[in-house]
Amino acid sequence: MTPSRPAEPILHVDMDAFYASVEALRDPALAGRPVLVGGLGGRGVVASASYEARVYGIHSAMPMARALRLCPQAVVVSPDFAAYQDVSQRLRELFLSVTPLVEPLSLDEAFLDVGGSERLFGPPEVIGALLRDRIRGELGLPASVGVAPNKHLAKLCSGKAKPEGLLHLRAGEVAAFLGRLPIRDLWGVGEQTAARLERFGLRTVADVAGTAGPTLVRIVGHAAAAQLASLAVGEDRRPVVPYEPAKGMSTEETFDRDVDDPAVLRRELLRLAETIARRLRRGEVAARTLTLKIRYANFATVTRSRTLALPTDHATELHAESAALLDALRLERVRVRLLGLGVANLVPAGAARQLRLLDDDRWQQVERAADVARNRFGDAAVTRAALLDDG
DNA sequence: TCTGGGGTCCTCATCCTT
DNA sequence: TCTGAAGGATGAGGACCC
Repeated sequence: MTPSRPAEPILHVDMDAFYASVEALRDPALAGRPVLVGGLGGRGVVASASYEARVYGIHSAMPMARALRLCPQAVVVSPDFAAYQDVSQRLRELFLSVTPLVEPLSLDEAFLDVGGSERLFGPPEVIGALLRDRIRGELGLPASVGVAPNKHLAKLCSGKAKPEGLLHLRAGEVAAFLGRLPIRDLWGVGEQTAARLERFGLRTVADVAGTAGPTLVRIVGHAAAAQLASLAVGEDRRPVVPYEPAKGMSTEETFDRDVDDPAVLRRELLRLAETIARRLRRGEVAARTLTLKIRYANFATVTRSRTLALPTDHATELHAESAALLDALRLERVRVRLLGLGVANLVPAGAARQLRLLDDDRWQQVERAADVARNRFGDAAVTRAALLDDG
């Protein structure tokens, strides 16, 4: 006999003001105060704001300078991603103690399918409350939980439950719950899409649900229309997928001041290539496609990409290829605000090495030796001469 | 107001092959 | 040999998410 599945087996667990909460845990003097985690430089933005800071209208992605004008007494803390990663790992272990079906969405939130955990831990809403209490008890942090028939609804519920609440949406309550929500609550509807929908008089989820398919396609295109139509009536067939290999990786840097010196740009590109190459090797993958990203002083952004004949995880090669893309732009002292480098089309490193058997490059050996030294003595142990400060 | 960093996915155009 | 259609790969840009 097949055991029956509960009608609302999906949990979405979302930490409240995650980075700010972790910082308050590390420094109890911050507890109860407006805390902003984010870049301290002139161009930084807020990555996380405590609830005490949100009272002033501050939200994440807001320029730090503006946030401080709204709340001058706020404490600004520089983000420490290693610490957040550490907490995230412990959070994950906690999730895995109730179900193997855990799909992390980011450091601070995850979907859990607890459809098979009922006999051990009780119904989903009981498991949700148990997790929230254990996160508070064992990690000292606040979390909110959504319990619903599918992922999209569970995520909406955790959002409505904040801070530190739990919302259980029963299958029979979906239509009434969704109908009143603004379109911005639908997954995939950001500022642009919302504006487009509003031009056609669509303001609520119920409006979208009542719109004919062909009309939606005309407004937002095929893929988005199909997704919107399903989500608006509470349908979401996506399963909880425990592990998905990364499809790409990237790193970018916004300069404190715009840069117009080609030599500086090339040197920064080498630094980015080093970072990406090390992450590729750590992940035991190699990349075939690389993308150079430039943001000019006026915020206009261009990308240029190139697909290589053979996948690589070598900084020297990534740098040479991306520098060629940079040269092809003929910037001629144009002021650059941001430089980025990304890779995609990832393949397992073993397969990449087989493809490159005849390609015995000494730099490969040098970079691997550098990895060994960095792993043993720290990141600062090995640096290219070209990246050392001149002064 | 003045916009970070790391990702994913979609659309559209172009080129190449069949 | 030429032509056109179809489809895949690639490149660029944009929207969205946390």
